[in-house]
Amino acid sequence: MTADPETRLRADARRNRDQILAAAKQMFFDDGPDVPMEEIARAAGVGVGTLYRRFPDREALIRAVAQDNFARVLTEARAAAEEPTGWQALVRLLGQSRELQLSVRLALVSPQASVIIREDRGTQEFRNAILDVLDDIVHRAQDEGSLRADVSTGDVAIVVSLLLRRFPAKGETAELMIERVLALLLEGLRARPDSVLPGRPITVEDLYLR
Amino acid sequence: MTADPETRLRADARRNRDQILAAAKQMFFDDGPDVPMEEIARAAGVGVGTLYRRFPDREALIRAVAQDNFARVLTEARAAAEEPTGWQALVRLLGQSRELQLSVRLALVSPQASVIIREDRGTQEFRNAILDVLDDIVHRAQDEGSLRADVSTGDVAIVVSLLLRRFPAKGETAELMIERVLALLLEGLRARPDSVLPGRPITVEDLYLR
Amino acid sequence: MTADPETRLRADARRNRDQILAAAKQMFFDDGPDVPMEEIARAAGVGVGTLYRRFPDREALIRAVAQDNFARVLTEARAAAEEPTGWQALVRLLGQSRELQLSVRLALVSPQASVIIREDRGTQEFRNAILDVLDDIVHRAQDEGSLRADVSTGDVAIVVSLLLRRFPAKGETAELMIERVLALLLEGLRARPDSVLPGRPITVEDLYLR
Amino acid sequence: MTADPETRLRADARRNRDQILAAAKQMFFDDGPDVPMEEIARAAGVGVGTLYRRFPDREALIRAVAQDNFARVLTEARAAAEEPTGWQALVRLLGQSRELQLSVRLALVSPQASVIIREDRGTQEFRNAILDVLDDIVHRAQDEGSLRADVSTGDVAIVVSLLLRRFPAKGETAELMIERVLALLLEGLRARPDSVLPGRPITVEDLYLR
DNA sequence: TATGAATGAGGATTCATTCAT
DNA sequence: TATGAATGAATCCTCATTCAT
Repeated sequence: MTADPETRLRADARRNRDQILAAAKQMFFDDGPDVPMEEIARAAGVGVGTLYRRFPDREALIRAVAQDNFARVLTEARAAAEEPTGWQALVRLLGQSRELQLSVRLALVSPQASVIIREDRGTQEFRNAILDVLDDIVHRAQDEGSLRADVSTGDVAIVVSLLLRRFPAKGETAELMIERVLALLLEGLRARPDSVLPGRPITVEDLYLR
Repeated sequence: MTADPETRLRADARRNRDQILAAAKQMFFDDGPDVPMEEIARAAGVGVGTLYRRFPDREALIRAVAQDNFARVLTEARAAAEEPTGWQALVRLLGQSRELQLSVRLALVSPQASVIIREDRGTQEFRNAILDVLDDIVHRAQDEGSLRADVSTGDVAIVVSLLLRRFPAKGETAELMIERVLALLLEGLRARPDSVLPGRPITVEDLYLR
Repeated sequence: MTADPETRLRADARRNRDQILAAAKQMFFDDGPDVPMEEIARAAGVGVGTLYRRFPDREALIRAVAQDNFARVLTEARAAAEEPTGWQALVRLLGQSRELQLSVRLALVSPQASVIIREDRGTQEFRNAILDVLDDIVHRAQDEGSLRADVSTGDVAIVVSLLLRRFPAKGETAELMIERVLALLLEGLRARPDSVLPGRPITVEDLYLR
Repeated sequence: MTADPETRLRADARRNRDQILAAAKQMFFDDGPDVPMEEIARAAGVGVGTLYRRFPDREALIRAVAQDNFARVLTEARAAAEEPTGWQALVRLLGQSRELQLSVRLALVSPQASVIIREDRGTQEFRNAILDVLDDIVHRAQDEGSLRADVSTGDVAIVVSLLLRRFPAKGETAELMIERVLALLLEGLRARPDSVLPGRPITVEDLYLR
């Protein structure tokens, strides 16, 4: 009757929910977004019923995983934005992409999952917040003269997304690949007097408009 | 009973097979590698029975699509290698990647498809042949002094693969995105006296070794 | 620990039980006897746990609803029997059937529910008591010469049950339907010199013997 | 390639379909409209897959059974209408109701099934055709002076529906019950100079309007 | 040989019932 | 004792694959 048991219950439920989310994230990334719900439940150490109590169907689970992922990305983007210069912030953000890999790749996988995530309001909000932070970083870096002037935030977002792909190797070799691709991309992004990109800058509005 | 009807039959069978492959490729890319076999058959204008006569199961179909894709890539790579300079060959090859998108993305999608393709002997042979061609181009471009010396064929292969991703837009905007990312990557790949990449070059042996 | 809280508890428990019964009755009639137990609990304003404390399983709940229903029918039948003449008692009893509709229809719906109810001892006793009252009324009306002599109590019971059906309309129209069907049946039941029914009278023993 | 094999195939499929319909009808009436689809399939001697190929889901199966039922009723109603007098036609139609029992009871059972059937276009058309036939019979019998003048087609339809209920007995006893109730109702319906029903006639428009 | 009907295993989802709080 | 979270068995439905025509 007091608030205490209720709170403890909530703590339990919360823990359950977190375990399910963690298990789902892992399995989505290892095996794709079609893994049997029952396996997710088993990996989370709960019964299917519990999984369905928290997430009414697979879509809801995918949305929840996506929101959780994007929330983490937002946190890291904000931390990166604390760097003294815009360029440093950009480098840090891109460097972290490696850690965000697991986090965001889901959205890139199956066409169905893409649609679900793209249409999810919660994820949209996180995405917009992330793009706002990125926008700041980009402008700062351009004002400093370190980032080439003929790119816009959309271009940089695409560069970030390139780094989220699955690389064709495991462990340290995969790390090395990311590191080197990142270095190549930074070379390309650095302001250079003689270089000009084709077409027009990609803006945030160009993204996700399918 | 003469050779004639048999030949005509073969022609028919060939046409059937091609239709199925084309339909499967399209549907794999539009809807992922889990599209019902029956839908593929319908799109190909044949019954499921016919589909199964040509391809004993889904894996076989995936393998066939992959081989067909890689064969096309090989053809285009060889054509690109005809360019007068190594750098031009490289630019052309990377530029064509956009057209290879549809062709190869399958391997990047579902973890299951990845495994099937990676373990398929036929695809492996095509892949090796492609990498041989790429290897030639890379060396020529480096000998010319246009491609930075601290990359190896594996690095370039990864750059190619980056361009095969699904970009977050449709139609012309997606084309524009690819064009600009390609330009950024070429900037990064260009030989520069003052620039050095971290780690060691990625070799062909580093690829796909998971 | 004193008797007082225990008594209050009983009052509470009683109220709980009544709420559950009322909710269950309503939902059984609106949605059939398969409504989720959880929805019944919600409608009753209690948790499922409480519902299960009172009624160990769905069958027990169905039995309880049936007994409650039949008890009401018995009460009304006894009240009808107070009428001055047997025919008036019969008319009143049949007229009340309309109000008994909700009460008894459950037994007519799903085959499963029928079996549960038919085999329930408590319900059987109520049913027998009701049939005893009806038997009295029938004999009185026949002794008066108003009810045809070639029917027996079983025939009349069946006529009652006919009026418990769900009529294909809502609200006043449904009332009207019942009223007119009732009038037709009373015409048929009225003693008439020239009319004779086929077969033999249906006795109480003929009922429910499946 | 000729029409022959196709026809034979259709014959097979048709036979399968008929078996499924027959099995479903039987089981719906024995066990209610919630019997597991798998049991229906087993009773029909086919796999679930076949059942689902013919009837995409349970609703479709219920609709098909209902249409089949109503079609039979229509046939019998038309046959009854051939009787020389309207009253004889009416008696025959009501007498056949006993055989229609199995046929139509489905619509009276679960609220869900009722809704599905009521909203099914095909069933609606059969129902309307049946009511047209009934309307003719009613008018003929009234013109003859044998059917009471203060009923309308809706009243008679309701009387028919009363006879479709499940009677509380099996076998011959149930037959006897129907026979006697039918006789009582015919007594009530017979034109009588001194008798008048309450309210106004129930028209076809009053039916099913919930 | 082509077709598409049949099969049944597999995976999603629901809900009766139990049990920890 | 009341609550509602957890469990898992039961059922729905889909689709890969086989096989009769």
